[in-house]
Amino acid sequence: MHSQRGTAAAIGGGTPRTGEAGEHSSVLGAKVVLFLSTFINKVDRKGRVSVPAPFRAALAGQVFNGIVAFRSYRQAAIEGCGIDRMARLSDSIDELELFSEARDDLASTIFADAHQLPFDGEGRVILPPLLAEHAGITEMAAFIGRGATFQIWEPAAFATHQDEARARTRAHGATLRLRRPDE
Amino acid sequence: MHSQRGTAAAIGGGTPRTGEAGEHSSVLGAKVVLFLSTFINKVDRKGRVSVPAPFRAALAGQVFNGIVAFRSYRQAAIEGCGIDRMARLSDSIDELELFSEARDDLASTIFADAHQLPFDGEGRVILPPLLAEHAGITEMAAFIGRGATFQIWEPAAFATHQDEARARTRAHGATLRLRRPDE
DNA sequence: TGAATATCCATTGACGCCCATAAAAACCCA
DNA sequence: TGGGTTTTTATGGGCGTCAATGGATATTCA
Repeated sequence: MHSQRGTAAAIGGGTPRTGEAGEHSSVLGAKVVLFLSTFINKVDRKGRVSVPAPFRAALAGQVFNGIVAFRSYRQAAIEGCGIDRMARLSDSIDELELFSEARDDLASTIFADAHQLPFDGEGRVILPPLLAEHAGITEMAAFIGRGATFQIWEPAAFATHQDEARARTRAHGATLRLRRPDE
Repeated sequence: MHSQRGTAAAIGGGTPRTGEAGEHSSVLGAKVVLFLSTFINKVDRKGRVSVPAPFRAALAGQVFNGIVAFRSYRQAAIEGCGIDRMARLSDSIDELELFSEARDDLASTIFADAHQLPFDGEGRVILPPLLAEHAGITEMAAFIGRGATFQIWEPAAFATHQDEARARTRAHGATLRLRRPDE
């Protein structure tokens, strides 16, 4: 059984139609990557999981054909993104004070722990045991869109987390100033 | 039976007639999207609903040909908008402290729950069961224009809600300062 | 040579795409 | 201005395609 299909599509995927309207490109020419929605897929006995097609589409065209995954240090979840974002992260960390403790910690927490998981012919990846265990994933994996990145959770665990997050957000009223388009 | 037609038109739709009055465009060339009026359409047995033509027109030209929908936090309704708005949201959230709790909550509340619903050839979308249930939608769906966004309600539920909202507004007279065009 | 990894093939059900219809709105022309 | 014509929209339904999944086979490395 499939979770859902085509329910969501990601921006920037598909054929590289350069110059087309909407392909906001940064100075670096990076496409806008948007991970949305939740997809629950099965983990087979070999440890393989299908990455949702829309997510794959969002990642299409990046130098590395696959995803980058590392343990979330705040939650029982796996952080996921494309290789391009890792490059940006690297730049951001580069701006921290050289040899500072924070920089050091971030570097070892994120980069040392990051796994490059290549797609197989069907768009699946193999979840490294270390990551799967950290997230408590055994049977099913929930891919959670988070805008520029995504997470992978054990479905039930995420449901709980989402409820709590919803409650918190509603409580202290989501304060987020929406950026003006041209700003 | 059709609800109404052409009762309201949305700005920014149709052919890209650049420079025309009303199409305030930002630096990035984003068109102003305006959803107006109310349309009640039928949900067929496949779960498909026609998105009102004026709404489709307002969304024309965005990177993703369809709508983005997620559960409203406060009401038994579905929030809807175009993908461009979500991209802006993503940018806004990206500006929050990486790995902060607030950022985290927003991401799991908004993006995880957002569904990208692509138009079929006739301008219909499939309402995911989760969303339809949240709004109590079965037979009919009411599309409610809210300016930059729109909502989808179960028609009867919306009628009730609208009455209450009107009453509240009349009670403590809503005040709103109009933004200057150039501000 | 054995085990782990990667490539390939098969299945199935959901979803995207296509065509058909009716009615309403927009359009046109006398 | 009024009636007839064209266009658009909402809605139904059928069918082909692709994504998710399972398993078999080839390949690589220790």
